[in-house]
Amino acid sequence: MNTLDLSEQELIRRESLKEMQKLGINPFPAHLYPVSHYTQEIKDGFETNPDAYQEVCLAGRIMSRRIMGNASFAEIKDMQGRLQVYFRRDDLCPGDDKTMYNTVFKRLLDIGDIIGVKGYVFKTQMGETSVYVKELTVLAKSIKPLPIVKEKDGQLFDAFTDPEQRYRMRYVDLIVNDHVKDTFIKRSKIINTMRNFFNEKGYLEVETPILQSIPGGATARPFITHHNALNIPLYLRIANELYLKRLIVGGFDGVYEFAKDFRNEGMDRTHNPEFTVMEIYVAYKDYKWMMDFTEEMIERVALALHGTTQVQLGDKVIDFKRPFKRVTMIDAIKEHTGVDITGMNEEQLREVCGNLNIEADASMGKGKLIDEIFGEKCEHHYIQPTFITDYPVEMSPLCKKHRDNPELTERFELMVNGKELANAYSELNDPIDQLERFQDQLRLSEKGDDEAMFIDHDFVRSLEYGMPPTSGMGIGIDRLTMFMTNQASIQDVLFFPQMKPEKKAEKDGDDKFTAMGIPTEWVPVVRKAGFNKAEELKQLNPNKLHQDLCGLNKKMKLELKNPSKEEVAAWIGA
RNA sequence: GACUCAGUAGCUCAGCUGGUAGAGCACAUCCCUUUUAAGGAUGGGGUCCUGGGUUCGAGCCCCAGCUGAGUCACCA
Repeated sequence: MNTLDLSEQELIRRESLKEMQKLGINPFPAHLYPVSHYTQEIKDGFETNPDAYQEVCLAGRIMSRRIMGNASFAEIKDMQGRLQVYFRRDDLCPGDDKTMYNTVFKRLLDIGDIIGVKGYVFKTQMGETSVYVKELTVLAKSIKPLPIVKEKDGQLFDAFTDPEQRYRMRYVDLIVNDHVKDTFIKRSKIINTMRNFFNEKGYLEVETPILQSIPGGATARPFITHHNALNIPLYLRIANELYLKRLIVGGFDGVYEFAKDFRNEGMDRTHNPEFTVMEIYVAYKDYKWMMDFTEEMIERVALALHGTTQVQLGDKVIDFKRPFKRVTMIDAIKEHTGVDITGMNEEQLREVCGNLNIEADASMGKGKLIDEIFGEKCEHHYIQPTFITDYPVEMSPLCKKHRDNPELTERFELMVNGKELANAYSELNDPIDQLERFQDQLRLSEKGDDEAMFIDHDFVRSLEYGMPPTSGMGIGIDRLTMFMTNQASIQDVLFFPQMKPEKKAEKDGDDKFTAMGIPTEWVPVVRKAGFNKAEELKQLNPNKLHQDLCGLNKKMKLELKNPSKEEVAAWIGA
């Protein structure tokens, strides 16, 4: 990194860092720091039991400083929150040497630096719980200035809100925007609540392959990669369903996995190319049992997070109180379109789509057509948690046929706020039926449906050995987190949402410049003058370049020896 | 992918009809012994996203591009 690329503030901080080292202070010490308290626990505990806080040691990042001569206040932020600390020159430096206060604290430390303090807790005249610092330790120097966000009575000043910067530099977002951390703590709590729920029932948490030679279990376009040693293509999984069911065949009665899945599709407010799904499979159960299980699980998550089943989501309140409403897909379509699609064939459905102004092309089979009608006309109506049940057989190739109607399957989706949240089946365990359904998918694929499923013969073979009747359920953890934390965008519940790569201006290497005769020490100056490619210099007026370079030399106080006009002219061949 | 809006100091944002680039915070120097989005004084800091065009003159107008946001479409 050349100094010409740095802002003034960055240069000053690098200078401070060097000065610290000259004073014998390691700005990045190796030793552990014996933290005894966190900020919030001091704030909470000091009121009732002040005596217990006569000796505390805490560490964190300096978030603000107020220096007044021989005394100063600073705010430091740790994992739990912020706390004010108070420095007084003659207490921090009891001897004659006041360097630690005058130089290190006042001049060389900055907002963003990480320090440790030892001292006792007291209350200021303004009534704020603070730490009276007796000893200060530099734990890590920060050489890039943070955005400064200030807050008073809940009102933010100069908030750091640019989504691009927040998502690309989540570490900065987390430092300066206190509420961001909260969303992710809740996300973790959601997952833990579910995990505890499953473990209490004796189900086993398992891990299955992410790299798969046949991406199965869902209809979606996969990412493809290549394994060198085997010289075969491999796909990143789009679902874990087929592997988890193999484990049910193997004799586990309950298995679940929190899994990253990958789908090579569009990105928007509710879709990220990699996302987290929890799938669970329980033997000897059906989808009706799974509905009860799912609502119990979700109600429990809501209670664990909020202490109530009512959760704010945008301008709506969602009530996750059991039981959730249950509507069959056919009834849903009847209700919202007035059309009864019972028993209709593909032609009739296409006509219905036409009448309802729903786009339908030739590649769409019966299942997709029904899915379109539902998605277009019904889905958005289901704001409160609702199970939509009994999907047509064509759109559920892994699901068991309905016990009362072979046109339908034993499937439900849980809709919340007009979006799919969970999906579940009585799992298809008839291997002959399963193979036929895969073959139907193959025909769809030949018709042009690029999302239709591949045939997984090994999975069919596993069913041939016999799988107990099983119900399975998958739930999108990112969406669940959005609903439970009132976030409108998936990017706000992922630490590092996928972004387009940051692109840098194309630059020639130093050698291209030195080859023209430009001395090494002048190359960064030429770049600073705005020339990233040696070629750009060729048609330049040498007088102007000469002036620019000498000007920069003076302005940036580089103290280089200026080249003559003739030398500059020679560089660029003028 | 379509449309709309935006990009100016480290951060948040002003910038008139096209005429010498501004504020607050942050930073630097100095003053101040319990302040609180602390205060006072002074000062430094800019590829006005990029590239073309119009013009005597462009942060501003026109064209193209890049990046982001919103709405819609596609996709689960």
